[in-house]
Order: sequence, then structure tokens, then C-alpha cells
Amino acid sequence: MDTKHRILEEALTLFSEKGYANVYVADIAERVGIKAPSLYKHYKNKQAIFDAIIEEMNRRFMEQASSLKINGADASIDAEIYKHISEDQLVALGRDLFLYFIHDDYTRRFRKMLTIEQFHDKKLADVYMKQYVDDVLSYQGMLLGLIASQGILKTENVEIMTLHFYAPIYMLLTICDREPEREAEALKTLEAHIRQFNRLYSRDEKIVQDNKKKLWRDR
Amino acid sequence: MDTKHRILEEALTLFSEKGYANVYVADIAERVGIKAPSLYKHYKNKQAIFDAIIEEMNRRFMEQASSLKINGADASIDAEIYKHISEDQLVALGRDLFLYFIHDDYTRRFRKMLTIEQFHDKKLADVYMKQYVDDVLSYQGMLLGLIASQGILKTENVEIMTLHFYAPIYMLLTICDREPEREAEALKTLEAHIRQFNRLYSRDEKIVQDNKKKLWRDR
DNA sequence: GTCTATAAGAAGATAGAC
DNA sequence: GTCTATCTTCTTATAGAC
Repeated sequence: MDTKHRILEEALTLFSEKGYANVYVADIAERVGIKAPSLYKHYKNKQAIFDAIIEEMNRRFMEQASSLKINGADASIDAEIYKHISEDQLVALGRDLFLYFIHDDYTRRFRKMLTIEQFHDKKLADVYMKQYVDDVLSYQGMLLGLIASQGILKTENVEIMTLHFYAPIYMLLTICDREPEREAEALKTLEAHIRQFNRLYSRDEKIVQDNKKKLWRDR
Repeated sequence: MDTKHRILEEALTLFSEKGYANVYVADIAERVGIKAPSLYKHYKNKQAIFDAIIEEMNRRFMEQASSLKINGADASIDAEIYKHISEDQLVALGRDLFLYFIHDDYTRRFRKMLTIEQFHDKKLADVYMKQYVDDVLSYQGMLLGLIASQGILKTENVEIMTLHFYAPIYMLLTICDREPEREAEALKTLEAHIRQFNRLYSRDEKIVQDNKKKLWRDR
């Protein structure tokens, strides 16, 4: 990897651990394996490094969003997929979302950095909210809406249903960001949450019971 | 208010807005109306001011916790209160919790400060989690457990039920901490959430309860 | 307890050789 | 592009008068 990009990588790691103000240009340089003054050949100053990180994140985020839109637009395909969704698939849906957020290295570091710096700059707070709250609710809402339209779920308010699905996942995420040692516990809670969510929102208790029996067999 | 305590107040305000590293001793002094060197007659150094804030928060928190325990211990009184809880009262319960967290000045500033500083010191992360996640879940879980034991709510897993009740509130709280202009929207969502929560967990929909009762007894 | 003056040191950034 | 040497500025903290 070229030096210019390695600087961003190491800076992001340090910013996510200590926050912008507590990271010194010399720290970043040391990690890259150069001296501080050399760093100024690649970026104008410390702030420019931070800005470049935000810019790269925006780029990645746009990419992701546009790829999601392509899938989301073709609702006929997604509807087919979610028509016969089982409880296990719903668990997998939540679990995948959770594990992506927590294990994807770039996402994790970027989220931590935003958490620290969000009150320093309102724009960062807005980016955080969009990326980890609003857009996820919007996307998950579309999926759950599809499932509901298939008559599997109750005809409650879909927005609130999506909140009920995602808010616990978000909470477990904030727990694991701060106390990574609780990840195993969080995964158990996550599964219990989604199974209970499914029981509550299922239109037919019998379906739930059948799924349970099936689940038991499949173990 | 005496100077020593005013220093804590102004420091907390500044730390919650900019983070420890971006607040200069001279900033705190200016707000108090003295010069920086005078501040050192009250506190040994900048870190001592921060530590004193944490200490005072611990004191307040202990007070609160012990008063909660006193009420919580006398379950017979609480049970009486929650025996005939209505949906509106449940909405009020969630709304009060939300508004306390968001409008209590000390709590709000302290939570913001912890949010910024949590990754700098693991102890702070633990304090944050205890105060805004674990202890709230524990207390709300006790209340909802009482209500459930009165036969009003479904006999689902109470821990998960509590997560379903509080996680959306927590999420709305993080939204409003970052984007205060969304408070009105958040309050509407909060009410819709709790009413839907109540519908989902209410037993009086015609649901086959006999098997579940058996399950509950056999635990 | 508050002030002015100032020491001590940290950290960002530049100059100029290689 | 990287280095060493150095400048500059900012910030904490102390000294000592009042």
C-alpha cells in the first residue's frame, strides 16, 4: 500500500482509539514508519488527514448506498426472497447486520471515531445518525415492509416495527463497541430478541409453533 | 455558589461540548470569572477537575440508586401501583424516563462528556454502560416484571421484553443528544412505540394462552 | 484567593540537506 | 520523499506580589 493511503489507515486507527486531539502527528508518522515532517509531503496538515478520512468514508458510503438501491429497487426479486422467510432467516438477517457493523474493520473504526468527534462538529453528528440510524431503519423498514405485505407479519405500523427490530440491535452494538468482552452475551441476546420479535409480530401463533418444532428438529 | 463548585459546573459544560483535550484551563477560568492561575488554588491540576466531576457523578448516582432500591424493595407497594396500569400510564412511564434523561441538565452534560471520553479510559465506558444501559434495563425490567406477574402482559421472556421497551427509547435518546432539533419527532415516535409495544404484549387478544401458561409454570 | 509575569514543555509545522 | 534541526505557538502550571 502506498504511503499516502497508509497514513489514512493508521490515522483512522489512532483517531478511533484516542480521538483527534489526543493523537499527535508524530504518532501517526511512527506507525507508518516515517518521521513527522515527511508526513507533510502527503497532506497539508493534520486536519487534512482527518478530512481525507471523512471523504473516503463518504465515497465508500455512496458506493454502498447505490448498490443497496439497485437491489431495493427490484422489489419483485426481494419480495420473492422474503415471501417465505422463516424465523431462522430473520435471525440471520439481524445477526448479519450486527456482525457486519461490529466486525467490519473500517466501519468499526469509523463509527468509533465519529462517536468521539460528533459533538465537535455538527456535520459529523449528522453523518453518524444517517449512517447508523436513519439509513439502516430505512433499509430494514423496506425489507420488513416486504415481509409484512406477504401477510406473514401483523399489520402494525411498519416504521415502529422496524424500530422494534433494529433498536435492540443498535443497543447491543453500542454495548460491544464499548465493552467488546460482552460480544458472546450480546449475540445470545440478539437471537432471543429476534425470536421474541417474530413471535410477537407473527399473525398466526400456529406458524410460530410449527417453526419452533422445525427449529428443534434442525438443531 | 462557591467558586470551587462553579469550576466543576463550567468545566462539565465545556467538557461535554468539546471534550477534555479541547478545553483549556483558561476557558474554564474565564467562565467562572477568574484567571487561570487562581483555579489552581481550588484544584491541583486540570485532571483533578475532571476527576472531581466523575466523583460527584458517582455520589449522585449512588444516591439515586439507593433511593430506587428502597422503592424497588417494597414490591408490594409497586405491585399495587402497576396492577391496573393502563396504556396511557405505560406511555407516561417511558416518556418520563426519556424526558428525565434528555432534560436533566446534569445528566445530559455528563452523558455527553462520557460519550466523548469513553474510549480514552475503559472505566468511563463501564460507567456509561452501567448508568445508561444496564441499570436502566435492570430497573425497568423489575417494573415490567411486576406488571407481567399481574397477568396483564404476555408471559414472554421479561428481559427481552424490557429490551423491547427500552432500546427504542435509548435510540431516540442518542438521536436527540446529537440532533436536538428532532426532539418533537422523537416524542411522537416514542408514544407510537409504546402503544404498539402494549398491543403486542397485551394478553387480551384472543391467543392460545394455555400452553404458554403451562410452560411458564414448568420453568 | 486573586492577580501578573513567566517558566517549562508539548505539539504542529517549516527549512533545507540528501 | 525522507531526514535532522529548528521555529512558533499554544497550554499547563508555578512564583510571588497584593
